[in-house]
Amino acid sequence: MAEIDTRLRILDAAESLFTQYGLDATTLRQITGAAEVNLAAVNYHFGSKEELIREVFRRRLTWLNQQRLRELDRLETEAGGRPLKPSRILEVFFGVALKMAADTNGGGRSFMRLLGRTYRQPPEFVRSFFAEEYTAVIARFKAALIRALPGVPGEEILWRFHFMMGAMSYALTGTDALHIVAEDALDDSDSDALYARLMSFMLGGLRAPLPDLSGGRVKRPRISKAA
Amino acid sequence: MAEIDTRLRILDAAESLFTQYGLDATTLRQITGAAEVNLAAVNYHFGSKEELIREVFRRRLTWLNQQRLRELDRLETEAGGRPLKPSRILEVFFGVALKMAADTNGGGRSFMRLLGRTYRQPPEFVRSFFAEEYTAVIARFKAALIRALPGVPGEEILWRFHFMMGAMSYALTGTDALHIVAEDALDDSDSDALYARLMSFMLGGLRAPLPDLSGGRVKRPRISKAA
DNA sequence: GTCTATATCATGATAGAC
DNA sequence: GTCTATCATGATATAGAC
Repeated sequence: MAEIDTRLRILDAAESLFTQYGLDATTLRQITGAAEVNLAAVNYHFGSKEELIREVFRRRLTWLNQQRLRELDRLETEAGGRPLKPSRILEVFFGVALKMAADTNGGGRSFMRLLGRTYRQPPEFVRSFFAEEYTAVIARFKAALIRALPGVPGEEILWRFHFMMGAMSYALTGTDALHIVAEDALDDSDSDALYARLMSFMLGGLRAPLPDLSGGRVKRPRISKAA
Repeated sequence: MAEIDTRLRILDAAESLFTQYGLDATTLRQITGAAEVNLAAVNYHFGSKEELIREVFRRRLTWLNQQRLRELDRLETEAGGRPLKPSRILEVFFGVALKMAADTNGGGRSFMRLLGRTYRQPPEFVRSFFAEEYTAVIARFKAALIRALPGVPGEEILWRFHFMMGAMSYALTGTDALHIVAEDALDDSDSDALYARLMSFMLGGLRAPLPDLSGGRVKRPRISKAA
């Protein structure tokens, strides 16, 4: 039954199970069981569970971020030296992710759920790996946004980028949270509509008036002390 | 050493450890060790680890949502029958959370981190409990927002609420993700500034032009097939 | 490369003395 | 209510035959 694609079978099964049950809760027995592969094969091919996990992320994340850079390159080349529109920049960064998430067959949807879940709180042994994968990309998109929005300080752009990541994360992979908010009132299966909704929300946030950061009193609701 | 506050010591230690290591990864031995309490005390006072977890959430979450409803009641009473401003509504819902998150001493900060982390993907045995805690609150705030934004359909409001939860989640408890985006360029310790930034971003998103959901082609980047 | 069998360890839970 | 001691379970990892 097993050939050299054992390695691939393990990666696919692991990706799917990690998405369903989480990194910790998924056992090597589950993985090898689903992959119809022997338990010992994981340690033979990957050395350890941790290295398997890193490899699950590596094979897709590297590709994802390469696409982002490639698309941004193309846009900037087309534009000559002129700044891009903010909407185009967001469309590249988040559109690539949404597109992967819309791929129900190839496992892209599953992977994006896993990524969204892990990106936020990577276990120690993936954190540095994530940082390597992302820093170049973030830097490029930050620079493009700064040029696109001359009125907005770089610091503010990074914050808004962070908030947008949160919004995207909930949009793409927050199905459980969505059901708490919306019971069954919302349908997250139409990825085109979701993309449109998310884009207009993000653009609105990205171009919002700058916050008043004057040291003075910030408007906040007064909360009574009652227990 | 031990009295009847054993129960409290366990809850506090559990909250803190769950925040640091996650629900699964935290063991009862860690908890009872930190609480300086006997291992068997957890099962005596709570019956099981799962029940302990629910209790950790219950004691703070109930209070949090009660505050939200109370503040909203107050605003609506003050306004007579007139619709509230969207900004005031957001200030209540998110302001209460931010305020709790800013409480470094009483453990509020730790709890909000835990909540943000768990809300998104609750284990089965907390999901229904979360739903109970949230449905009434969401319904009230949704209604208020619908009245405040007559041009925006209820469905769109729920989506934007969902996106806002994502943004807040990253703002309040996404420190790890923030460092991936920003290396060390951003400081998330100034909670007043963070609140102001988050509010203007959210308001911009909430009031953004409605997305074009016409069945036609939605603008999306073309991704090349290259592997 | 693949398999069986097993070593080693840590977990949640509990029985029963105090 | 609190403690010690222990059980049953399931985990990762690996040794060694094929």
